[in-house]
Amino acid sequence: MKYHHEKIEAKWQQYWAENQTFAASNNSDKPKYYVLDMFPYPSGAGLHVGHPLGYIASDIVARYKRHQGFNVLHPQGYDSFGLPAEQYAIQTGQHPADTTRMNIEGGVDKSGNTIQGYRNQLDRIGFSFDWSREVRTSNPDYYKHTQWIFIQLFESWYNKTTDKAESICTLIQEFEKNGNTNVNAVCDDNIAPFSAEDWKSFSSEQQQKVLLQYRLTYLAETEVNWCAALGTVLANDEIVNGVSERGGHPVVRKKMTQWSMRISAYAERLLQGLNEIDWSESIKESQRNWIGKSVGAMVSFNVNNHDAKIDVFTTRPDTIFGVTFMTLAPEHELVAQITTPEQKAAVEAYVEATAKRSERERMADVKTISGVFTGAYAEHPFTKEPIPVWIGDYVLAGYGTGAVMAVPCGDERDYAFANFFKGTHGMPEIKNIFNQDISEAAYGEKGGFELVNSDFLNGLDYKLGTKKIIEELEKIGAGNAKVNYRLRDAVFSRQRYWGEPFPVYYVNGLPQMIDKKHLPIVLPEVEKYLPTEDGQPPLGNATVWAWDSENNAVVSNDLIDNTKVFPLELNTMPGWAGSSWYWMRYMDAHNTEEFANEEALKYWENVDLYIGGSEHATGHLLYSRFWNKFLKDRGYAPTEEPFKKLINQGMILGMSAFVYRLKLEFRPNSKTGWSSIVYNCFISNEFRKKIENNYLVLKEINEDLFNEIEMKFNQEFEKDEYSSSSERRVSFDPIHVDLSCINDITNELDIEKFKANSLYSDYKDAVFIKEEDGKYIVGREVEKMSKSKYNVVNPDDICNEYGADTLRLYEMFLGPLEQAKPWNTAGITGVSGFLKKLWRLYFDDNGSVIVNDEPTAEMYKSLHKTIKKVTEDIENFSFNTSVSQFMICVNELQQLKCNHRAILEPLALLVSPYAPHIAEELWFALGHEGSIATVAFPKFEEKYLVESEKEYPVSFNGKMRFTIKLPLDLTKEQIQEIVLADDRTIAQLAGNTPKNIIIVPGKIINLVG
RNA sequence: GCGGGUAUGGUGAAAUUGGUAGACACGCCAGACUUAGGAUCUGGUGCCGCAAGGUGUGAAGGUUCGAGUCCUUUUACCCGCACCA
Repeated sequence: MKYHHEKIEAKWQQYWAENQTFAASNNSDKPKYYVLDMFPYPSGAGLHVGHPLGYIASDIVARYKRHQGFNVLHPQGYDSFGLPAEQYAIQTGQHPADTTRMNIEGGVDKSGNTIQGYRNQLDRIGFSFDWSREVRTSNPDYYKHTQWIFIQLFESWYNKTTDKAESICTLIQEFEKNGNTNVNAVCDDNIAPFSAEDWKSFSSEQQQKVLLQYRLTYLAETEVNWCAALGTVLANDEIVNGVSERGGHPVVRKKMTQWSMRISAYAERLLQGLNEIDWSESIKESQRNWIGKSVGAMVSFNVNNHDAKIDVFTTRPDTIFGVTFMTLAPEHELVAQITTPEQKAAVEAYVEATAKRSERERMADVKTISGVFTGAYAEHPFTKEPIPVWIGDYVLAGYGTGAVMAVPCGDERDYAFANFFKGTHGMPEIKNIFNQDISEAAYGEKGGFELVNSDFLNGLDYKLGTKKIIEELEKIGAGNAKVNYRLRDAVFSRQRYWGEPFPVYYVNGLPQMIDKKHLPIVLPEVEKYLPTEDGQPPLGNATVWAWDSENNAVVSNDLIDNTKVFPLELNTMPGWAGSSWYWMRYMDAHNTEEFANEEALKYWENVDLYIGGSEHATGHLLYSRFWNKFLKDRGYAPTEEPFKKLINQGMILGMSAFVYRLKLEFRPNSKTGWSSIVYNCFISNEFRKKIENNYLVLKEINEDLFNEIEMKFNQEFEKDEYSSSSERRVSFDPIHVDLSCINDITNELDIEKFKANSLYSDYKDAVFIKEEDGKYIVGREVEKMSKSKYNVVNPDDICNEYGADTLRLYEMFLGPLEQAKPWNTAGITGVSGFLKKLWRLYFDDNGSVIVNDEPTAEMYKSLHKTIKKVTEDIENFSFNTSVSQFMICVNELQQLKCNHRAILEPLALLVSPYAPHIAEELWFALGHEGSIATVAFPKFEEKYLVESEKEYPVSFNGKMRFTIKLPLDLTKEQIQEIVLADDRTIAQLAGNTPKNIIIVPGKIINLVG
């Protein structure tokens, strides 16, 4: 009986679906285990073999845990709001909801292309997902709760005293009692103080404005990253190297009124929480970097002749007597106010020039020092000496207060700035407050010095100096200790269509939340998905997008009267809104009242194992932790951290294939540049390598072509003046070839298929120079797997040809889960052959060959070695070595001609997490009813591995010379006696007596001479 | 610049945590069965060498009876952050 993966896999996939084999129960006596994958964005391109890698790993763990007796929650869903669907909608006019649904469920799109659909592709791989809990973030019954969470954030403030988020009601109570003077909140800067009486005298509108400064999500005019090409603002984590993460479009700073999330309130808890969770050091480090905690002090400097003061944050308050000048960011709000008339022109010119430069330009050129003296002087808080105030673009408006106290003797940048402007108006001599030489460079160390020229700090070091200066600053009211974070509040508005609408309408420009009982506020229909002509977001195109506050319904814009009917918010939420809480929705996915019921949340707690890509290090993973902590504070989330253990699967890279088009390059004399003619001729890879170095080789390979080329060259040279310095060479244009046109294993190009492919219609008449064996061989290179590189391998194709179990095993076999590795279909025959061998242990040509005889000790040993290894491997997420162990075991059992039930039954169970279909079929063939999924995993028993003998390696001076088999119960003395008497030992020693003999029983024997 | 990570055959990679380096595969070589092979099976395969033997885990030192593994220095590549005060 042969192994037919297609029948077996279809059969069991159907069985699992019909029997709801993997549906998790919210009521179970078993311990819970929650394994989660980062849910995918369902793109139209479909899955390639890189996508399922993490899903296979998590599925192995999920299936293993079921065998171990856990109640396993292993859900899957879709992060289905997002930019690509909207861009596609703009291009094709199709509703994003329609294309999104098709990308998930499959079908035929408007242009007649068949879309497989994520769900169909995933189903073929045999995942044990509980699909009954599927979520889609773009479904109103899901985003209803996203809107609800937004409202909760709006109705909360962060109390630093209790160190948690609280209902805004507690803040209002405090205002009513004591005003805001005692309030210790994370809030906007520079809130005007008010008393209880003041508060009560405020109008409702004034009160709302005040509260907005405290809410955890707030509407404020802030500097945002505006991406004109995408027509939207972007969060900091959506910008990479100064351009948009999606599309690489330029981004500029712009002031806009936007919703923001006060994530900065959670900076310290987000940082501390990292110590509690089992994540990779690199991701934790990324988050630590992103949060960017620095400990130091705030210091205030009064500005001479102005009623103004400059607040600076510094990590080195101990160097305060070394302040030589101050620098403000050009955008700093005080710049215009303090600049003297004489300096006005220069300052304005500089500010304007800086504003024109994009973020990217500023980042690209960090070496150029530039700045202007404002003419103003600040006053040193202790010496009262005047300190010149400069502006310079090395100071960033977005960090700290956008101002620095420049201490050139202790800071490289201040040092460079001071030296650059040395001797110019407003730049004094550098003050040195260290007992160190600073003639060549600043002394930036925090140790190894004593403070000098520093009044009461003299003689102190960094630590004592810092402590002392903070005390003194506090005494005179000029500063205090301060912890600063790089983490900024996150912009939460997007000028896009395909996202969650805000449950918000505006009365007199002030935002009002719609009551939760009227949720969801469903995304309105629009004619087109582009911004409106007057620059409003796409929702500005909606005609039915106003809130009737009396009837609590979305109504036509015509009815807006601003007394009962008000305009609704036109922005939508960013992509991370829906993904920042979805793991909790899976716990109770069908709840229509709450995002999840309390009992379900309490039962499942949080995610035990989370697997996904490291690209979400500072986006999704940070926002999710933030929302989780917030929901915990407000009594909704069960735990402080959402994901206990995190594993980042590595990227699977593609093996791009190339054909090489010949290009003739020449220049009549060395003064001109190279000219080239593309030649419609493709050279096979091996010849290409030879020819690239010296094209004369071509003469041996194909003389006709060579002559033709020489003629072409000569023709070209005849056109110009033929000089003695003329040069000629050939090069090659590598052209990506679609993998469907090649044999992935032999790398042979199917020339007919290539010519027939519409992608390559330009090359229909091309000449192909093949290898000596008559084959055209393509070149291969490792690149990121992507549609545009034509190197995508579709898991469906692998499933068709080799089966899902083979695909699963092979993806695991490729290497350690967390490592990036290239996909090479050629290697798959190894695991494919393994499954066939495994099958043949159970069946011969006529059917089952299972016997109930007692297996031999060797068979037991092979099995238990495997039980031990596989159990350890799964616990350590080392799946590649498990597959190797399976191969070793099956090879051994084949040698032993093992067909014993007592071995083969546990073996099927061992394989089951990895290759579930074949395991089910083998289990069935062994005569069992039902699924193997929850049958107890085999237990390792030491007794089967106990050995009586050991093949000892015998080394001389650490070099292994021979092995000797000895009983394990020998004493060191007995071993020494036997080894020294051995002929081979005598030969090695050649008459010498060893100085030392190291014997580690059960391990090694080493003779030292 | 700071931080994290990686480095082992022609290739993907193992190595019980200091104890026989290269398991398991791919590829390659030889053979068997075959009209055929991108099928199946057998044997071989780090490098140099006919062999004995030598040599070998990015490089250089060190600790140790013994180092891929521990320590010091260093190089290359990948990732994150970056005029962060």
